[in-house]
Amino acid sequence: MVLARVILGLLDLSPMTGYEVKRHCDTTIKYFWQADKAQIYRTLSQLTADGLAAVETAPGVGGPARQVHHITERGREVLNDWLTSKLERQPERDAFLARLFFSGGLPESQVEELLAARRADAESLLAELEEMRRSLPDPPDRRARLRLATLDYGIAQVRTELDWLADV
Amino acid sequence: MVLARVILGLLDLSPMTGYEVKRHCDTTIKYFWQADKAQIYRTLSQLTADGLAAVETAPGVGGPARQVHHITERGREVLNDWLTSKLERQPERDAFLARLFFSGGLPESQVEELLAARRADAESLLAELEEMRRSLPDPPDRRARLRLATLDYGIAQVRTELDWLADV
DNA sequence: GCTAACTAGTAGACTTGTCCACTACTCCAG
DNA sequence: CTGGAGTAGTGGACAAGTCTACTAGTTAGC
Repeated sequence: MVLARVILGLLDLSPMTGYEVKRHCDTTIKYFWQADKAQIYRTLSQLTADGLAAVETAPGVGGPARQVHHITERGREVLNDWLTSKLERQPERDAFLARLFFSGGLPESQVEELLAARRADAESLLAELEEMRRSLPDPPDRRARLRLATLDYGIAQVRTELDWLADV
Repeated sequence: MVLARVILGLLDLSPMTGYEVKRHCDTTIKYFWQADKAQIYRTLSQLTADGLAAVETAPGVGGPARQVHHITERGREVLNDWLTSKLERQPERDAFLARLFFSGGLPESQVEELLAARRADAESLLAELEEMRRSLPDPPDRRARLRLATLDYGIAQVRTELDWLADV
């Protein structure tokens, strides 16, 4: 599954605990990958069992002991395989579009409410993404450039959404 | 879950069999909702068990008997509740962005391959959506207008993606 | 001294979705 | 007259993800 690869990707950037993986899913990579805590820990032990990651228990600094996960050589191979393998578009699933599509029976005002709510959402998301963008280092290295690019993708999509909302 | 509402939405447009629901998921609503056949049939019987849909067995015209599902009054209520309830953005999960994000260790050429593959994908998707758009009735009624709008959303997003790809 | 917040991780039930194989009927082409 | 494509539906195993609740340590505020 993809979550396993995403976690490998994170571990490749730097060794970390499940807790830190979760934090990344809630912050840095939130705009393209979110995951449940329980699922993260389970995937992490799966990776360890498969020899793609290795654990080391470190004493906690101001807190409980930490199980730091490192990526292994095998893990790096698997990650690379994934990154270079053929990618097919995943099945689209957009609950907002679904609602809009089926809103034909609703009074005009309620459709507008739906759109207004979506606009508010999109605006706050845009603000968040732009804030994130500002916080990125200015003379970007290779990795940061890719990170910037994915972020720009998100920003562009939300902007398009706002334009579209204005049109409808 | 959302699939149940989507199916209710389809049944609200016209009564249909599980097979036809599946066909919609593969054609008309494919660009915002895809679903597995087995899941559709299971959801359909769940809807029936909950009294949101009712089944009527009709003789098959050139084929096996058809179990036509209708939406019930209760079903219509539930659908309306869903359409007007507060909507929160669902967790984003984009495997392509994930790959790109973690491609920092790859040689330049492979990143470009990834982008090229994505471009090809986006182009064929755009062609498909535009084809779909052309096939829509020209003097649109209310429902068709909404359908057009959701489709335009998809088209706009893919166009943005292509622009972004050209930029990167 | 108590409590809340943050860090760190575990356990189990449950839901949703996917995959695969199967039955069964009709029509059409070769 | 046989096989494939399209229609219509079922069953079971399994994978992936969610939700809730729990333990346990540290730090900081009241």
